[in-house]
Order: sequence, then C-alpha cells, then structure tokens
Amino acid sequence: MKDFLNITKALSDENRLRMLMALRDGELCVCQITELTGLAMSTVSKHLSVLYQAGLVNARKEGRWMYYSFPGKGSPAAAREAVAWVRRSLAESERIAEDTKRLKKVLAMDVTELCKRQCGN
Amino acid sequence: MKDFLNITKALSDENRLRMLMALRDGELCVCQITELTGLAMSTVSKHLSVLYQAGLVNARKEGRWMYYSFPGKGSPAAAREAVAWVRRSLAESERIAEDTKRLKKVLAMDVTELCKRQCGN
DNA sequence: TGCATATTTCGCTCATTGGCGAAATATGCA
DNA sequence: TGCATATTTCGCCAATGAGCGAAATATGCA
Repeated sequence: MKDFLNITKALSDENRLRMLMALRDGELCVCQITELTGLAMSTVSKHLSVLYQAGLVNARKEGRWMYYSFPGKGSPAAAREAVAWVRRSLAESERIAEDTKRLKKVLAMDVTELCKRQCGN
Repeated sequence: MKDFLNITKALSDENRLRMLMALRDGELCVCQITELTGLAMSTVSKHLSVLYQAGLVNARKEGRWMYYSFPGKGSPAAAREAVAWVRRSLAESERIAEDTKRLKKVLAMDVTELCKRQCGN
C-alpha cells in the first residue's frame, strides 16, 4: 500500500508528469529539465527526487551531471507498469505536445552552455 | 492532462484507495463505507465526491441512500483502466486485507440500524 | 590546492487538502 | 404537513506540499 501510494502521489502533480513524459526519448540532465519546465532548479531537483523515491525514474551520475531516465528492467514492476500507463494516458495531451516541441529546442542547445546560464542566475 | 490529473490526485490518498477497494464486491452506501473506514461521514462524503468527479466511481440514489460502485461500461475508459490498475496493485495489500475482513462484519449488520446509529452521533 | 559549476538541501512562504462538527438539503413515512 | 434520517455542504483548523532563493555539497579542471 505504501509503495503504491508513493507512486500515485508522485503522479499527482502536473509538473512531475511533464518531467516524466519528457524522458520518453531518452535520459536528460537536471539543467535540461529545468530549461524545459521553466521552474527553479531547486524545485526541479525536489520533483525528480520524489519521482526517484517512487521508483518512477532511474538516476545516473556522470561527473557533475545527473541524468534521469525511465526505470529499467532492474526496477520494480509496479513502477514500470505505472510509467507505461502514464505514457499511454498522456500520449495525446496538448500540454505534453507543447513540451515535446520545446524539448526539441532544448536538445539543440549546448548542455554546458545551458547549465552555466542557469547556475549563474 | 487535466482529466488524468484528476484521476491521479483522486488516487493519491490512502483512505480514498481503501474506499475504492471496498467496492470490489459490489456497491455500498455511505453509511457502510463510514463504518468501514472509521472516518466522519462528512469526510467520507467528500472523498467519494472526489472519486466521483474523477470518474472512478458510479453513484446511484435510491430513496435516502446513495450507493457507490465501480464505474460501468458507460464510464470513460481511462477511469475504468485506472480502477483495474488499482485493483491489481493493491490485491496483496495487508491494509486492504484488514478492510476486507472488517467489511464482512459491516455487511452482516442491518443497514438501517447502522445509519441510524451514525447519524445520531 | 583552489576555483568554477551542477546538483541537492535548507528555510521560508503561500496554497491546497484532509479532517471534523454543525448546518443545510433531500427523501420517505406517519 | 411535519418529523425522522441519509447525505451533502459549509466553516474552520492543522498538516502537507509546491515554489523560490540562499547555502551546502559534490565533482572536474587549472
């Protein structure tokens, strides 16, 4: 019950759903997600932590960058099932479509440049 | 997105999950759910309203009684899918098992008697 | 080592939500 | 009609959670 509640609570916030969906086409670092969502980096970090605690995302550290991605085969089945459900349910969402468009632009930017700009402000 | 968020928000509360699971074997009236959960009736009513707004339960009025049940074929597929997911995910839950046991006792009581007692207090 | 920088943690505020009891709103029955 | 009663709505309080900026914590690089 507790595990399941962790999942449903993690999924009960619009920005977290946006972040989850943004990972559809592969891992992203915190800077990229911050740029995509328009939130403060500390806020993004906390949201990602909530998703991680629920098992809904994988985290991989590479140097100074943290990369988040969909849960792999090692993750609990419940979490993977939940992610699949979210993906199916939001496939047609207007809001997600906007994000996908915006994500393309973000991916076209230089990551180092992106981070430098955000940490400066 | 908004519809989906309504569903995930409705599922992000333990007592609402308990109520939903209690409907597994058929419809229940508010009094019965109140007795099962041990919450105030006004609280139960609000929770059921949240579930209803999300499409996760059906409501049927018969005289003075309101009966809540799982969504039928007329309900949106997303909601029915969500309910199915919850049922699968919580099938093994300890907490739900306790409720199931308690529910049997509640079902054995006389409904009219049950309601009278609760409304009195 | 010391500096730049990517991320997280902390401290705070504001909005939302769960909980209750009391009042209001149906609905059936004498 | 008037009373009993099942449910919902309202008003309130306490707890939780989202958001931010500042400070703390890695980590790479000169």
